[in-house]
Parts: sequence; C-alpha cells; structure tokens
Amino acid sequence: MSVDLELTPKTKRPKGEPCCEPIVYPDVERADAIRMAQLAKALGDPIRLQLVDVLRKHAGKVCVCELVPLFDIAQPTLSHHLKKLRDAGIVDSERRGLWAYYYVVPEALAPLAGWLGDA
Amino acid sequence: MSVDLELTPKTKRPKGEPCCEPIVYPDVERADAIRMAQLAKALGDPIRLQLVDVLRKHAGKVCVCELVPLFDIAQPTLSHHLKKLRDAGIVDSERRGLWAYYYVVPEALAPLAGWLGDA
DNA sequence: GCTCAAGATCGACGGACATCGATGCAGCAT
DNA sequence: ATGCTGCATCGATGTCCGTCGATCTTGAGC
Repeated sequence: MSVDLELTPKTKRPKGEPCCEPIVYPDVERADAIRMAQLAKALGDPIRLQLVDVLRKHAGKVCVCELVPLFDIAQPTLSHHLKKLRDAGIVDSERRGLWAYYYVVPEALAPLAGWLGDA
Repeated sequence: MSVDLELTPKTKRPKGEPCCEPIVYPDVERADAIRMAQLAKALGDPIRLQLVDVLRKHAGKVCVCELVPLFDIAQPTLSHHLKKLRDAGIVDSERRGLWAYYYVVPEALAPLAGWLGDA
C-alpha cells in the first residue's frame, strides 16, 4: 500500500501575470531548419561569402586561378573553402584541362533567401 | 655589376584560350562580408535558426521558459544559443522579475537578406 | 531571515573548423 | 620521358563550437 505521493507540482509562479501567452511552437520544420542552417553555415565565413559573391556577379564560370589572387590566403585554403561550398550544394565545378571552373548552383540559396525574405 | 636577372615570368600558359576573362574582383566590401558572415554564422545552427523563427513569428517578446520545452536540449545549452544570437545582434533580451524575454532586433538580418535577395 | 525558481555563467569534454606546408595527381609543353 | 603547372588532398596545429552538469545570481514568496 502506498500513499498517493504528490510530486512537486511545478506550478509555483509569482502572483502576477503568467510569464507569457500559452505556448509557442516553431513553424519551420526541423528538416528545413537543418538544411537552411547548413547553407547559412557555409556562408558563415567572410572568404566563402565573398567567393559566392564573386561567382554570382560573374555570371559564367570562373577559373580558380582567378580566385586565388583575390584573397590573402594560401591556395590549399582556398581549395578547402571551395570544397565546403560544393559540399553545401551552393557551388559546383567543372574541369577543363588544367583549370577548374566554379559556378553558383542556381536556386541553391533560395530556401534561405526565401525564409529571410519574409521579414 | 650585375646582370638584369630575369625571374620566371609566370606567363607560361597552354596555347589555347586563356583560362578566363581578365580579372574578377569582389564587389562586396570586406567589412560587409565580415558582418554578413557573422550573421550567417549565427544562423548556422538548426536550433538557433528555429529560435529566430519562433521569435520572429511571435511578434512580441517571448519568455525563455516558453522556449526551453520546444527543444530537446538542456537549459544551459539554450542559454548559450541565445547568447550567440545576442552577440550577433540578431536578438535582444529584457528581464522582468524572474523571467527573461527575448525578441528579434528589427532589421538586424536586413544586410544578409538583402544580399541574398538580389539573386 | 530562509527557500525555491528562472536564467546566466563556468568548466570540461569531444568534435569540428581554418590555416598552412608538403605532397599527390593530371594535363600541357618541350 | 621529363619537367612544369593548376588544383586537390593529406597531416598537423591551434582555435572555436555544441553540449552538459554544476554552480552562481537575482528575485519572489514564505
């Protein structure tokens, strides 16, 4: 036999109004949030953001040898950043002979842009 | 006396066309890139992105005690994420008694939204 | 005063990241 | 074949990040 042991009701609130309106919940699906966060993370480095900017403004495909002198970093570091952007699906590349050409994947940033758009 | 020693001209290129059009340079200022990257970095975590989403949709200020049960993380972790967003200038907080209320800083995301906007 | 609750801060841990030099690997030229 | 060139990859290093339990701080209620 056991007493109906009442646990702490956790309803102890200061007398005044409650802290806020009942309940709030996110209306961005978790999967969408993960995808958008992945895009944002890829843009979360000044060099990568400028890289995307250059590739966007320069409509066609841009050779890596053009990108290297634009930034004050070693070539392997630039290659690393380009790979990050590629892994995030923001840019893609194409090899022609010795050179590699990078370009922005159309609409890749659309989810994030759209979400940021509706202020 | 010394010979005008000619260093490697670095102009050795395959016969065909050059790798691409002359020169490309970023037209996003470095300072702007740093700022936007900072914003993007703060959004580069699914929980923080959902946090901003909740705060945005819920026009007023939202109590932390409402936010905690929405995510499957410990309270210190949530507090850490809120601090990250505050440091980035995306949200701000206000204490009332025991509770802390968070809200999105208007136009804080405008730079990034604007840049992403002009596709 | 004391006790409890909400939230921030601290300390630690494991994993990820940015950076670089060295190296690897194709492809062009001689 | 040999050498050079553009780019990717590897390994190492130092820093930052996400997470949590423990603790601190502030304020409300007794």
